[in-house]
Amino acid sequence: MSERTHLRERNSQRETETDEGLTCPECDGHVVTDEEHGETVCSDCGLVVEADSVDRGPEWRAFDSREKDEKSRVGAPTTNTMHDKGLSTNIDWRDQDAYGRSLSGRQRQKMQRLRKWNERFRTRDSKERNLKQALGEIDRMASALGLPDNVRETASVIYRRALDEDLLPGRSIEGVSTSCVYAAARMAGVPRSLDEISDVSRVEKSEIARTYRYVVRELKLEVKPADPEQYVPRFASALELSDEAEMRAKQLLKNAKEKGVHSGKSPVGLAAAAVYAAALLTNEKTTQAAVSEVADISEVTIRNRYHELLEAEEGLIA
DNA sequence: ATGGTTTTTACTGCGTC
DNA sequence: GACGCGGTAAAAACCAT
Repeated sequence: MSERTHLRERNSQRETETDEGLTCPECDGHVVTDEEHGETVCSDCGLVVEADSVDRGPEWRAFDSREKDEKSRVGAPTTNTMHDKGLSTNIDWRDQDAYGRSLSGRQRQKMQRLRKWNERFRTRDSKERNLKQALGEIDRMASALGLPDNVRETASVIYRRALDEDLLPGRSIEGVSTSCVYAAARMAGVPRSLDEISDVSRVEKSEIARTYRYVVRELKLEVKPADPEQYVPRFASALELSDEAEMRAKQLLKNAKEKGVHSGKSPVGLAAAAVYAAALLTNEKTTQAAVSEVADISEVTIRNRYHELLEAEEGLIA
């Protein structure tokens, strides 16, 4: 609950772009665009004037209106969520034919076999359906986070394994698929922070964390603690810093690692601090506020970390 | 549950443009 | 005066026990 408001507040910091000329139909207040969510929102009364101008899901296109009508979405993920539509076969348990006469022994045996197989197919179907929905979610989140295809692959594989090992009961599809994305991103060396993940997921951060731990443990996934360096390129490019600064930031982190300055500190914070420090060292224009924005880390933390980083560096020179 | 550690929030003061 | 930066205290979140 408090988490939610906290996120809201943080997001509202981004709502700075005023749309010229537009006024709110409700209260005539300023209308403002929230880039992050593609929403156009009134700054006074909070009315969402235009929601989701950007579709973060996979991009399906309808090339003409007929096509739009019959399949506004195409391809495996969504079509298959409609897989069975409740039309699966049911076989009555009574050993009777349609007229209520009882069956011969031979017939009865046949019906037993049919029931068994029908049941098997049906449970398989429900797993399939589950899987399809999850894969759709994984895809959606992955594209919202700008994750490459191989990450989606890994996430799907992890999910499949989770499903096979019956890890799902008691957990939401959403939660587990989110965790898979989180894990996959980390394993692929392009980690996203829990905050970023939970921004695109319908699930609470705490639940994602819990489910993630569970999945990792049960599946014995090898996922090392996130390396701060892996965040650097993303932050650097978001801030439009030079390659030189990026290199510098990585160096900073390397020393820090050798000096063991960083144990117990959040990797994202370290990365953000390194990026900021590097920008300073290469005389490039950035502010702590900007870094804290892209990294989703408070300015205070950046300050603390980057002092430590610079100290470690001094020690190295001396 | 608890205690220790880290991060965040909120606020203040300082220098500069 | 707004902005960027630095520091601090207290609250909150996190983690291991």
